[in-house]
Amino acid sequence: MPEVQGGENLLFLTDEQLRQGIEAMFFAYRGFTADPDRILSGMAYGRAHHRAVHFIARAPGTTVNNLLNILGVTKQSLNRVLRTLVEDGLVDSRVGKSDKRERNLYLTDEGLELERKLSDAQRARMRAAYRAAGPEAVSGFRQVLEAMMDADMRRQYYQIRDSKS
Amino acid sequence: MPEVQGGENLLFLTDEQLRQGIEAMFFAYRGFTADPDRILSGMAYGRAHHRAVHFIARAPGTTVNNLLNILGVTKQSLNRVLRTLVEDGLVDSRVGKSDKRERNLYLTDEGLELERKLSDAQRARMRAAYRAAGPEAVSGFRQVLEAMMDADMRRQYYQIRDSKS
DNA sequence: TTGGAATGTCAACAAAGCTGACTTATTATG
DNA sequence: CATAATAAGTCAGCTTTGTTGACATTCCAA
Repeated sequence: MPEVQGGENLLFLTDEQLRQGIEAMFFAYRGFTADPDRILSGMAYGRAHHRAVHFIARAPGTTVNNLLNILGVTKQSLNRVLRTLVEDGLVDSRVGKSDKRERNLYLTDEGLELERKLSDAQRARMRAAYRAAGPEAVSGFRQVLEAMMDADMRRQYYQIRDSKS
Repeated sequence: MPEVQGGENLLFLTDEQLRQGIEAMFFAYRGFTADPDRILSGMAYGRAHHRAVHFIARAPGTTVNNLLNILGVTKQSLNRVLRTLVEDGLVDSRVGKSDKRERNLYLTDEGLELERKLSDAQRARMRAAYRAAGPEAVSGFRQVLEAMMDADMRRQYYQIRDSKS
């Protein structure tokens, strides 16, 4: 029954449906960042620090260039964030072993502690949302998100994802 | 079989699964905003202008206070954006009819044109993602997003959503 | 050994958020 | 009616996080 299917798709993708998806994405992202933002607002850090700490925790020993590609910001912008994190003893920047131009980034114990605090909060919200929506919904959620990424971001995402578990 | 179900849920909500969801959300949001950002970078506007224009288009005649609640920023921050939009003739700010303290906001023809350009781009990406993932996935996507919102944001979202269609 | 890549740094700037204090209308209330 | 509260706007100043552009350093590789 290809005509019924076609009809469904047309009905399904009304501008109004798409608009609701757009607004859901907007409001949900606010919730998504709310808990880490609250934690960081007390300290001298912001969302940019969270992102850096997250991806260093995710791939210990990653290079600055690697991080730049993942975060999609300029090196000057990242450098400012990294500098404060290194100065404050949350991140350890070690000269590369094979290529000494590179810097390999690691979290210190203190950095790991902050990372845990932030990701605990963020995971708790994610867990609650997943529980409320159920397994099938989560599968759909992930499918749509992946389809929404730019191609090169999707590649990065798969790479990080598949390097673990 | 409640034990199998319980086992599935435990397996399902591993930290690794949650982490992938978090990263998917991060990368997808970049894609989500990429097209409007590109369009706006040419003009003297940014993401804040996009948001204002979007919600004025969504609820023509909305008040400044209303917009403040939806966007979750300070009036000073919104005012700066609104002022430029009014000066540039994209937004019309009319004194309230019943309550003259209020200002009712409307898009001008020029404002509608920009809004259409931005939302066309954003909807095109959304449509492509929805098509790629399929109807069931979209349903799950929406469910998880709604569960991820803060309670008061969810209320706002439902209110806007249900005022249309 | 020289060119280019990776990294870092300085300076200047912009967008977009924030706080706090204040004004001006207008409405609501005691 | 007088006063309090509300909606909106404004000024000043600050923070975070992004941007360009210019330049230095280090070091790998052809």
